[in-house]
Amino acid sequence: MKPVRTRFAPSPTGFLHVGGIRTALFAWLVAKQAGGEFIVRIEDTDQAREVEGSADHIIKSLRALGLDYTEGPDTPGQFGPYFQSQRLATYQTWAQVLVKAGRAYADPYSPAEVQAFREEAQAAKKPFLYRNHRPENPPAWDGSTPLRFRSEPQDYRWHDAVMGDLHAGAEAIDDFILIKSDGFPTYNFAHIIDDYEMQVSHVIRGQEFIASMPNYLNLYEALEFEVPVLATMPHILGPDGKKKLSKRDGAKDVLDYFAEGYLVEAVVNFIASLGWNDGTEQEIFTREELVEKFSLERVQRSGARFDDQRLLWLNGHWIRSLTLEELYARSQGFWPASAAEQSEEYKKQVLGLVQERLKYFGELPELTQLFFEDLPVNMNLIDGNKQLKKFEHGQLKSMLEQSKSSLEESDFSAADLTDRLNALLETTGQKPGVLFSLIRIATTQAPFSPGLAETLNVLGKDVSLRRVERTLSAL
RNA sequence: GGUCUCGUCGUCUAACGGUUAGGACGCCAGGUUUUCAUCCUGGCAAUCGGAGUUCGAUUCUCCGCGAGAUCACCA
Repeated sequence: MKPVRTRFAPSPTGFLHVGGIRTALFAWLVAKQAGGEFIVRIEDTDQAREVEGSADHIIKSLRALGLDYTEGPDTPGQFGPYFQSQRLATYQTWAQVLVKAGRAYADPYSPAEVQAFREEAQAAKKPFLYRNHRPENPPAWDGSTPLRFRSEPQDYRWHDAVMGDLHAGAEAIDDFILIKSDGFPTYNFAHIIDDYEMQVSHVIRGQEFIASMPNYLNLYEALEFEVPVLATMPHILGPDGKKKLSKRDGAKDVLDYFAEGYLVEAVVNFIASLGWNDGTEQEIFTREELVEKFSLERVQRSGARFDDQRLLWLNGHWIRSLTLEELYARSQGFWPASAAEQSEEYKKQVLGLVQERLKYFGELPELTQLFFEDLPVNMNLIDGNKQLKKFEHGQLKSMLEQSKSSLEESDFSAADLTDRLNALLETTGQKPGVLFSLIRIATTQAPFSPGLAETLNVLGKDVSLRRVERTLSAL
């Protein structure tokens, strides 16, 4: 059996969004699962559309996702180079093979002439086929004109690992361009040559290529290449659920998700389960589980909508599953400015308290700033509180005074704080909803915060009492 | 328009031709000594329509309808 070699072959026209990533991830999973190899090839045959720096950006994204490859633009291998623009001689060689075999010919028409044929067909409400205008005696190909494939139209039936059995009639096949007049090959030609030369076993790509499959099948035959395993991924749809996700519709660069504090585990889990499941009710998958359980056959055939609520939930889940050490390591760069002077020890304590309510690291500043700076006293928190607004400020003040006296004698260990807070419920005769709200607001000045005893414990005696004092003088 | 593909809760999805059509996200309501969150419990919510095959159809067939992809010297 042929060794499994899958590839991800992006064209460097911009960043990688979730749609592109999914194709890359699935190709990577197929390779890993089979103990095969995953390679990356940059399809830069359209100089006009190329965006400076995007090949590097794509590579960076793949690395951030942990999709390692054994051969690629920055990882030389035996089948390089891995930029199509550096493989022109190879395409020329194969083009000559087709010319000699009578399966390729020079296109004698100007673009305007071809366009005229196209419009003529449209006016007659007939599909345009170049081959209906195929020249009888084309000139010898000297590279100054496009080189076209001489197709041999026929019906095809083929199998797609995702889409199942597919078929198309001969009318789907035409004489497409192999080499453009600028000397660069088209995608249609180049990818077939490269997949062959690079011994790619599985071609995993997006749905937009399915309509061209009959042409490719015809070309594989002309070249006498074995057809690799074909797998076509449905598109990921944008938020409106209609069109495929695109950069125009706000599809984000994957790297932006990492910059906002999403975990690679969550992004991988999310992308994989968008349109794929293992048939069980499992929702959370580690990378290792995906490698083990993934199968192209179980990939959904219809497009799936990108749901960022689900990504957020998944991310929260993965954050909660991290150890404090890991969490701290990943939190670098997301802390509020006021945390800069604080010790690692202190920040870890804070992190321990907010871990279960953190959905992504971008929220870290608002969730933790109360631990790093005294927030301004905000009476609205008290006056707007549904338990506290029933009381006069004077009553609240005396409650807080009593609390302060007790806290002043505390060693501020979590256990002692808990005991004292419980005792205060007795001495003040108040319900937790009243007393704890009051102390919580006084010491945090935040609309919400972690548990009271733990918060006071982390804040420490000086800070806690200082804040109580500030609130007392405002009451 | 031609060709091709798809169509289960709002969303992601499960269901050898036989289930009260299941799960998850979200939402709503309760519970866990304050808030937010976590966690737990409960609730709302779907087979695009019509024929046919069958004792029985989400599942198979056909016709509609809807959606998407593609018809480039782009990939």
